[in-house]
Amino acid sequence: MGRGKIEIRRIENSTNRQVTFSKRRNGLVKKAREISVLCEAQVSVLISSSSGKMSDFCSPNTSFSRMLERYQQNCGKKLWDAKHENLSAQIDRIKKENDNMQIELRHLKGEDVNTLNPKELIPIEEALENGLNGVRHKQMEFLNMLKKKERLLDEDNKRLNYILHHQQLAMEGNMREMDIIHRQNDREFATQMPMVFRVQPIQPNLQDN
Amino acid sequence: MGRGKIEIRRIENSTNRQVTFSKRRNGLVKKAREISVLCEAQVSVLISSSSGKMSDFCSPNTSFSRMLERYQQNCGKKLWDAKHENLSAQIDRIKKENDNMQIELRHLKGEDVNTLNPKELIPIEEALENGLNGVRHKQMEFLNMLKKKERLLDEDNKRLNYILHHQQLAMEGNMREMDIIHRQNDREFATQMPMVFRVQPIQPNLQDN
DNA sequence: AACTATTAATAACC
DNA sequence: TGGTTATTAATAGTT
Repeated sequence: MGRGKIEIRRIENSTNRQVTFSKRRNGLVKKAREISVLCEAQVSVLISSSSGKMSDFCSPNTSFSRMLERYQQNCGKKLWDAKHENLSAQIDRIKKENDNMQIELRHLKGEDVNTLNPKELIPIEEALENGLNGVRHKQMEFLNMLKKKERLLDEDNKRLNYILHHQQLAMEGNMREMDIIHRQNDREFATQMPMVFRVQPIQPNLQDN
Repeated sequence: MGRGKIEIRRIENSTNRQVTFSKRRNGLVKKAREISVLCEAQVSVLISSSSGKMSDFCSPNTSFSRMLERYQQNCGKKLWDAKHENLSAQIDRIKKENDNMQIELRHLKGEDVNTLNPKELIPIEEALENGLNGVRHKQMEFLNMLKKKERLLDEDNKRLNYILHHQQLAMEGNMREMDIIHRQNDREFATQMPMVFRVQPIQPNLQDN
């Protein structure tokens, strides 16, 4: 149908091919629309040119998704199921993993232990003992850390007390002299005095952790 | 194109509609094939009649899946993504569950315990103690069962020995008499004799478990 | 399912 | 791309 008959084979002339593509694409979509209206059919068409541009048609009363679903149900073929099944398989795998862990957890918690035989109990017991050892070891570490901290603080405390005591003694001596010599500088002296007592702890980097 | 012009609207006559559907369906597929060959286009067509029967066409050098993928990429539309996303969400949920269990398991096994603070260690310790109690309780049950079984077997053993002993005594008595009276029935007697020793255990239902 | 008069699609051209 | 037209292809109505 045209000025001449053509063979149905690749059109070599690129321009011609593109023109024909454009026209026939429109024709195809038109036909699709017509059959869907005339015959109450549901039609979906996807057309991709060799350059990658896409056109599509879908009957108004349906959608690509529904067409696909129908197609798969009717023809039993798999389309997007490749990815779909991949995901499903992944879910199954993870669920299985999940179940195994859940069983292990329950066993470790002493639940469902009646389903086990003596041989199966042994590794569980060992795991629990190991776990308990680990946890108690950690707790011991904490305890030791606290004790060490306490000891250091205690030492610091004694040191500070010692310094404080000596400073107070010195101060009392000074006070007596100063009181006699510079009784008129009372106020000034009082504001400078606190600096003398500034003492730093011996363990400045000791932190709560 | 036909004996008369027709409007593009639903064909009321059911038979006519079906015939037209059949003809135009073939036409549509033919056109699809033609454009795919002539223009190196990739085409997919799905046609579903009002009665639900499906036909399809897909260019030979591609597949529905690939066409769909292309379509989604090009047009940014979502098709089967509804289900896809649903599955993905499910995977995420299960993975999270999985991770939590894994962490719990590792903690119970005394691993990764350094990341915990003392307050977090306490419930874990308790769980481990409970678990160990449960497991050891079960082991104790097994042990008791074994002991009980042993005791019963022992009793049974004594009983059997007792019976055996008395039978042997009786037999020896008989033998002496029989030996004298029926010396010629030697062989026959010997074959019947084992029946006398058939004794049943007192605990027939005792099973290994 | 086959036929065919008629319309619709389109190849070549602009 | 879009329009024109000669020609082929599709198909509506019929058998």
